[in-house]
Amino acid sequence: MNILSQSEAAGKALLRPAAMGKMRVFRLSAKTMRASQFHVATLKEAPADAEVVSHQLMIRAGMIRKLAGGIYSYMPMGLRVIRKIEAIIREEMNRAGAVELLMPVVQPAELWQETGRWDKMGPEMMRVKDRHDRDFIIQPTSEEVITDIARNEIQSYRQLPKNFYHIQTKFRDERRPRFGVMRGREFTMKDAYSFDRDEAAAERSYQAMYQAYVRTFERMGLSFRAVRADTGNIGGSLSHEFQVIADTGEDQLVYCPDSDYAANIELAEALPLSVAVPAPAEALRKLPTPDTVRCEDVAKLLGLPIERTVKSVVLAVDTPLGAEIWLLLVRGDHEVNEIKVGKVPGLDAGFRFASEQEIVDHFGCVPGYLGPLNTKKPVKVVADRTVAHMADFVSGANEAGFHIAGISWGRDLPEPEIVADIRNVVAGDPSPDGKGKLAIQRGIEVGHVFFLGTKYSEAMNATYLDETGKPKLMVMGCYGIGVTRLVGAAIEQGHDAKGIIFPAAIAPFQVVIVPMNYAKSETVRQAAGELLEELLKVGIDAILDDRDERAGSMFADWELIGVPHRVVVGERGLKEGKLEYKGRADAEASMIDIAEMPAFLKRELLG
RNA sequence: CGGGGUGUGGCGCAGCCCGGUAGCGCGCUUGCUUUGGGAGCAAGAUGUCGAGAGUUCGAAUCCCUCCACCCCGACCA
Repeated sequence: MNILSQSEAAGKALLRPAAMGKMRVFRLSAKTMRASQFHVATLKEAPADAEVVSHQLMIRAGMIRKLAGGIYSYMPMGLRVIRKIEAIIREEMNRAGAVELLMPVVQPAELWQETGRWDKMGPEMMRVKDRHDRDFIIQPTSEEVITDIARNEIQSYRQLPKNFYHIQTKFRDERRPRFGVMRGREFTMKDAYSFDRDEAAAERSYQAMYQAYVRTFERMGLSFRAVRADTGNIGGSLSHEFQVIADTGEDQLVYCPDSDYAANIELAEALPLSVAVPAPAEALRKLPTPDTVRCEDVAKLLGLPIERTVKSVVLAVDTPLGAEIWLLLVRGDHEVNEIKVGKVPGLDAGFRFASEQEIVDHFGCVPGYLGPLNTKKPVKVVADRTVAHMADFVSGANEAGFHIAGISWGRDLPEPEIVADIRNVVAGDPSPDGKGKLAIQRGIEVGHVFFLGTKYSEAMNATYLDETGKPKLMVMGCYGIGVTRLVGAAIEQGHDAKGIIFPAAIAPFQVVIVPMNYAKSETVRQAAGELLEELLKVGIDAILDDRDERAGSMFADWELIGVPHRVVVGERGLKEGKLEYKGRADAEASMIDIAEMPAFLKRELLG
């Protein structure tokens, strides 16, 4: 038998049962909607290496199992959540006019060499060789491949705009994978890429994706915020992150309660806190501050507010002529923002923290007592805007165990060469749009939209012919959603002492039927079975717990898993024609007529 | 990549300092009882003690090398 006829025969065999009618298919699926057939694998204790709640709960609920650092198997319970998230994303992407395709996980090095990212990407990008010793990568993202597709497929302006997306496995060899699914090495991402004839059209594509993301996350029942973001390595000019609000988030979101300003702290501009520089009022004086290194402690020791101190951070820029040393000055209670520092002219080509040796060479003093006054060798000084507007401030004396107070610009040292915004904003700072004060909350980045421009189309010569027959570069955008990270984010946002509280839209099951005395009571068994069929029939995603476990352990399992609606079938209630209903977040259960239950649940799921 | 820590049954841990042939809880199996909030009793099964090399009559325990994992160190969906 040749291969063709073999697969033909197999195809027929597979087709036949389905062709026999819907009942068979229906029963088959109803069967897996029973807990004894499905895989319920809860754990009382979480593995010791699970740090954050979402990680602990996902493992305890049997949704993921670790295979290696940052690499997880998605177990049946977890996969259902992922599939539901993917379904919502697909619907909203399609609605927004994007077209799904699927690009390979393994990609040839040549494409990445074409854009220069083969060299630019660090060890985070996984590189592999095939048997012919040719270089490949495991995709961390797909700009190169999609641009290659676009330049081959799109010749005319008539084919634009176009937006391709796929939902695919990504691999990033994170320096430090952690938090389970929130920062894994292997993960699933939806990435979309738009191609337009010019900037104006590309901006419309960007807006369409932005709106699609808003709809997507709203449908998932998440509380989130879209914030302006830094464009980072991917490049481009316009960018927003979609952040799920959670105290455990890694990102800090800056927003203005009185306006619609919102930005990642990496980007949020810190306005000068005062316009005028106060006149010097104090005399310069050197004060002993033994073993007092942190600004907070110096202020306390000297009996001054911390706002009068200035913190020194020393950077080095490697040049062909050797390392150039820079001194950054921020107010004692402020933090240096490295993204902003990286935009300062002279530091924008890359910088690092200076070594202790370099510091001693230039300041004649060990870190802890550094300052702009009396440096051993000249250094380039960058003052934060706030610092530039200070007078009578305190900084290190460049002598171990001493600080200098009463320093004022112009009088004691020259005005700083460079004044720039190099600090993180803090709550209470004025909003950059002038409409109030800033507030800060934490978030988990689950989506990111970028306006790319022609960065990739230029590098890879992706052009189309316009109406006049002239070749023009396609203008691109790219748009990502972290599918697997969304599961973690949803759990960080929705959980209590008992376990996960999933929004119904992405819960592994919408309703769980928990029968009492399943094995012994024929009436319960029948009522529970009928209810399951009823619910499945009206399109409710329900599961029947037919494991005949003790009530307490079934309740505990489903509360841990986070199924939003629970129906208890017991002889007591059945005698009165009623079933017990309880929402996952409800304090009390209520009794509902049996006949009413499907309609009742439908309403609950819609509401 | 640097600093710190941990590897003992499916999960959580004790034992290691002071070498003497592996133990507890959960889970699992069987039986009886129990049955609306993670049951009780009884009987069981499950370990290359992360890997390799060494010291020793004898190594989970001491020495060396390696590996994996976790935490802390701000290039990301």
